Amino acid sequence: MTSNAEAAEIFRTIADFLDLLGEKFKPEAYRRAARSIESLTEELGAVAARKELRSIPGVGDAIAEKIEEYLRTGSVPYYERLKREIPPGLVELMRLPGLGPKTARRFWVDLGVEGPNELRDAIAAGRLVGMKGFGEKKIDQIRSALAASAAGAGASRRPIEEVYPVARALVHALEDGNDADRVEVAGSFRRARETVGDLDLLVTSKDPARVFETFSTHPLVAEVMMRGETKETVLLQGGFQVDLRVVKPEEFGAALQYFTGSKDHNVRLRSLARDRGLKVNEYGVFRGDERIAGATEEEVYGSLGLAFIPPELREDRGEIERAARGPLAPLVSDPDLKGDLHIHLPPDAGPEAVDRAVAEARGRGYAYVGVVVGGVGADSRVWLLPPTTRARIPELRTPRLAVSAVLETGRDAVPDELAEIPHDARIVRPIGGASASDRSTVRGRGPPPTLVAHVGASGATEAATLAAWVEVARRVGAGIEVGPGSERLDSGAARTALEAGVRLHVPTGLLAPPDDPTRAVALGFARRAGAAPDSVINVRAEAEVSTTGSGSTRERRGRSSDLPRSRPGARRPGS
DNA sequence: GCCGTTTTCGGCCCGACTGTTTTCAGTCG
Repeated sequence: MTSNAEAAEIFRTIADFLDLLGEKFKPEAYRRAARSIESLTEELGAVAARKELRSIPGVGDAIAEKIEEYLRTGSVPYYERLKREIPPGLVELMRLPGLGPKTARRFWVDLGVEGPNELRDAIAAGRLVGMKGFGEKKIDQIRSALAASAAGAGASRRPIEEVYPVARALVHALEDGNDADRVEVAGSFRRARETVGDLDLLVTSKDPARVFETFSTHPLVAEVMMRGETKETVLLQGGFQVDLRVVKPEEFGAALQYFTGSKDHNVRLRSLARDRGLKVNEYGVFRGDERIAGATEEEVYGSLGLAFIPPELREDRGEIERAARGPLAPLVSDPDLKGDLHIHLPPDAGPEAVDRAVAEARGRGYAYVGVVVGGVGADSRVWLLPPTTRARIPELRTPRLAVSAVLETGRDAVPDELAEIPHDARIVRPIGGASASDRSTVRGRGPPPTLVAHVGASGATEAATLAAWVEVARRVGAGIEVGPGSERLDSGAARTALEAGVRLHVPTGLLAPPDDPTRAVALGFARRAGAAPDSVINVRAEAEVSTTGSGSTRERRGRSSDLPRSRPGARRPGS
């Protein structure tokens, strides 16, 4: 069985091998291809079948051929050959922090060391002493890197929703202190990647040393790893790395652009600048020695003849070319949200719980709130309330108030069966956690669902299952929920849905505490998937969302049948 | 190995920081 993730890992390892062999540019070429393959929204096999492998950024003749070999045989001969030539332990060595390909290669060539264990022995035997470029500090550093790696303290990426409260806490601490003026989070966090490897914080300040001093005493900070004049690196409790940089106000936009990335986006931007006789770095855009932009990101993109590119799109997937042709289509943003179709209340929730949801919705200026009383259970009911309603649950248990439905998918729900729902079927009852005998209720009478929820719970991490659910949503004209957590779509899956013409539902975290990540992260994923306001179902006013009456139902079906058919796509963590 | 509204050949982002150095190599992001 082949997979995009495995292919990407093969190319990444080829890059490491080539690094160890001292190749200059090939490693980056293979890594670039690996990143592209990882961020595909469909299986490599499907792209190959259309003979479009070469349209993947960073894939040329040579790599396309290797992908075809991989798809055909499950392995890449070039990779297998390198694996025989180069001890795999060297790759482990060069991935240790502070070590790189040059150092690992020297251990191999000069000392015959082929992996972490042998290096540990060599250090213990004093064989590094006297090697040019290896002083006492360097050897100590390597010794602790080896120990940390053996203890399994590998720095790994974390889900963005886990990092979100940490980022907020650190930003607030910096803002509340007197020394930092502007504070922003850059990096993959700002691009709303599904996982975040570290946090990049950017501040302006007249007194960087004091910012660093204050920052390193924050309760979340466990250890200061490095402090220079403009940059400090710390480890938080639990080993998560945070980089803090202080920049001048006139450089803030350039620095924010630079440290937001992605790497591929920046490389492309720089080469575009070079073509135009300009130079871009984290201090600004320069013509010769003259700074022509730098205070804001808009200025930076503008000076290169580009429209502003939202951070979530900065992956070098064609956004730079589009920005060169003119302004990009707007992405959905927080003020666009006009309601929430999917709030869960516990089965024993009293009227005050519904009141609270309605009041919160009203406070935010929402036009409606959809309340599911009960969990993802067979007995849950969905009601769509205008926020002016003073809700009482007993009152709500009357059909005339139910103007929408949520298809509550559950672990036992099978999209293949649901996909066979005839076009004129009406879904009145949510089927969450439905037992086999309950599935027939899907074919009952009533309005079609507005929303297909909890898709991930039914195994949508599989590309085929996801495609099937997308097809269900497309056929009945429903939206699918995007956002953090295994039960919602990540940005790659959301892009698959959008490509099939299915709209997204952005959860608003209506009843969640202030630093709950749901809404912000869901918006980020939706934007990363390229969702325009129009592609999000809960930007609409109530009348358009509700599905009472056959007229609106027919109208929606008419629209959805004009949309392109779903294309099965691989679901990968975002790039 | 990839790529091209200046290029199908000759480029390939660029600066901070560290440790080891009397001017730089390696790593990192």
